[in-house]
Amino acid sequence: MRRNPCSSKEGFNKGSWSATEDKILTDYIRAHGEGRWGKVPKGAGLSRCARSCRLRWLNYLRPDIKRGNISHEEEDLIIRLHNLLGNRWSLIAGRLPGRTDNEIKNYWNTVLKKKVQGQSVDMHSGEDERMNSKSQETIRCLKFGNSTGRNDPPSFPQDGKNKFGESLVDGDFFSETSFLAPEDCDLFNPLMDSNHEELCPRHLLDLNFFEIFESNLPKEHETLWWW
DNA sequence: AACCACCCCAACCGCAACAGT
DNA sequence: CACTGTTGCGGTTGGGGTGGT
Repeated sequence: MRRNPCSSKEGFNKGSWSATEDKILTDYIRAHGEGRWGKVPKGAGLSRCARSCRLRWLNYLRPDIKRGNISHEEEDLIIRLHNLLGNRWSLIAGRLPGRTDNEIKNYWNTVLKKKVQGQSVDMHSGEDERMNSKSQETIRCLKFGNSTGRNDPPSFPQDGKNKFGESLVDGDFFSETSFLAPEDCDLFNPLMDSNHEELCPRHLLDLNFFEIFESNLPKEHETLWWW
């Protein structure tokens, strides 16, 4: 069914938000709370559609938004989570407090994708002398399996497909070439002993994957997984 | 200084799932 | 159950900034 996109509605402003609009929206949400976006434009007196208001709040005005450059630790986590989850930006953002899915998506598309592609070229040409950071190790693992010497590292498909768009069925869950950084491969070992029923891709793609994952983490790995 | 090409990122769009009636 | 409205997500776009010539 067709929705009502902002573009089809007459009388709504489009484009960049002014400082005045920001203040109106911020004041309204502080007074009334988040949610019920459909009532926000009228309630706040904004000539913006509900979705535009929601997006502006979530991606820019929210008080817990973290400003400034993405740190090396965050970048590394993004790469590793992307290897695990694919383009599930909201899930990735959920593991990076203060960062939005839009911000991470932009960062990936403008910075990290090039890095990953660049590393891929390096590896195929045999020039991997620069492969010494954790992120670079992630890529090595992504392309060629883990570097820890184990033969059958666990792997985690995204949307039923692996990194290269190949479909996976549940039964192939642990047989695919690893997407994981070497340290991630180690981290996921506890899951190999978990109830397999809990680890089907459908569940992994839900947030409770992380609950399962974290609950199986050895203590010494907790700080590694977090930042 | 003027022009151009490129890059970044805020915002928009289409789609699907969910909720309410 | 069908229909309609709402919300959330991921892909894409385009305006503004920046660097190079």
